[in-house]
Amino acid sequence: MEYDPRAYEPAAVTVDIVALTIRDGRLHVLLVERGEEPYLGRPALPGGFVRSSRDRRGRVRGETLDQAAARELAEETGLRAGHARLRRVHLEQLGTYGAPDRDPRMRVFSVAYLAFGADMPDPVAGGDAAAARWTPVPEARRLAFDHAAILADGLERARAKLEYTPLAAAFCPPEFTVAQLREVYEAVWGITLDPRNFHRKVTSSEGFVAPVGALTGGGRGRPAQLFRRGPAEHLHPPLLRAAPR
Amino acid sequence: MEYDPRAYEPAAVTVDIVALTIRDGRLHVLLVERGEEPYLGRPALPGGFVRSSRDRRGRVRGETLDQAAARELAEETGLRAGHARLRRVHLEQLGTYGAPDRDPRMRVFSVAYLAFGADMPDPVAGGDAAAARWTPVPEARRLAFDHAAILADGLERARAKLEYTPLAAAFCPPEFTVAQLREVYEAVWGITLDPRNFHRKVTSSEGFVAPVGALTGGGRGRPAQLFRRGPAEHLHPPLLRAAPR
DNA sequence: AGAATAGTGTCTTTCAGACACTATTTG
DNA sequence: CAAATAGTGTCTGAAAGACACTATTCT
Repeated sequence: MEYDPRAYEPAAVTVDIVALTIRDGRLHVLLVERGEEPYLGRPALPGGFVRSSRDRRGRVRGETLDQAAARELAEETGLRAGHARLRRVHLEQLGTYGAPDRDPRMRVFSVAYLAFGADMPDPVAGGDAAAARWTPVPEARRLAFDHAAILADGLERARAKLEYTPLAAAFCPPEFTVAQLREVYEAVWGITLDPRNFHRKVTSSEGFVAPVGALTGGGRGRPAQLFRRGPAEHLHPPLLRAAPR
Repeated sequence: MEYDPRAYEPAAVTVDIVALTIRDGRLHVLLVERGEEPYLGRPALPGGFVRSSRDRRGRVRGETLDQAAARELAEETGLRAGHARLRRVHLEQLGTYGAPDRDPRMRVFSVAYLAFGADMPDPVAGGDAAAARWTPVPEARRLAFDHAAILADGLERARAKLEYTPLAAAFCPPEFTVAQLREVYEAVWGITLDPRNFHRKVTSSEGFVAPVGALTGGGRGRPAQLFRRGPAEHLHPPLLRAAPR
């Protein structure tokens, strides 16, 4: 803090969102199509500038990073801020990307956020969200800027988070079955799990899920119990993937 | 990216470092004393602005965030960039803090980094490092800005990292004994571990440590084997703390 | 009935934690 | 010798993975 900040090249700070959801048993990421140079027409992560200003007395005003990320996510999905489905979305900071040449126009630092949601609607046309759509992760290629690296980091974080946290439930509606929860793990990890062992692990893991006391109906087999997310913040013991390599 | 960035209040981007090391079996953090307002005289995490500029052709030049963090760490510890001990330091991005009122002077986004090192020297007087010193973590109180929250997040990250990665070795010299490694866990987690079970876990965990083939001498008991850090990036299975709560 | 899905029980292996015991040094 | 530290062996309980088996629905 020994330097005069005004002596430096001005920098812009943006938030970019890696929003993940599960559709048809496959992991999807929200992408927008760029409407201007650079990378015109290329898919990109949704995002935008963090807003700040000064009031009449010269005091700094503005939104927090978390607020900026929530606002961008709401704008791009077309859900109003405060919408029930948006409030159920898990949003966490992923990391900051600031290579000096990542944007040819100016020095831009992008604070990336990771979002998990269930039942995310198709983005509404108009405004920023003109060309936003949910894309199966393997089809997310040729992304603008360094967004491929950000997406890869987000996927790795998501995979790891499922191991030690009950966040898989953030991909599910408020009430869900063990099978739905298992589909989340299978979609994010890209593997299949034994339904019987998975059931035992989830239901015996303290605070992971809480039974609602109702059953599904209308399905093809035996009706399943419905659960809500439990109070646990971490899973003990974790639900580990097999050792890699 | 639909806004003109120049229409926004200019923002400064800094890096702040949570540098941890172990001295006398206790976890220490590197703190500097602030030489100016705000928070004059209060302890703070070392840090500074990320440098960027434009060359004569108008292209953006500057350092990456990782480079800025490494530079700040080198300046504050007094180790020259490229020094062997500095090259052995583990440095990773922790998170970005950007509340609009975190610095009364202007909008400042701080990208925090977490550093683990062994045998870190006492900071050299002069220049930025005038009042820097290694402080036992429990004595790091009344920090400037939001640095107490950053430090808390760094400590929590460090504790978690020891569980699933071999990074405890980053707190040790190049060659170390199992007992030294155990002291790292005990200092960071603040608990005591059974030396015999710890020895078995560490030496049977694939790729965690590799025996050097030499023994220590001069100690009080039976000489111990020396190890180097192994090639593993993750521990499988992890070395878990007991369940919290 | 047969297919489909939900859920339980059991066996084996692996690993964590407790701790007895052996090994090798210094004083 | 005792004290100190390093390292091995063994037991027990918890949990993972494999998988037989039961339960309940729809067609």
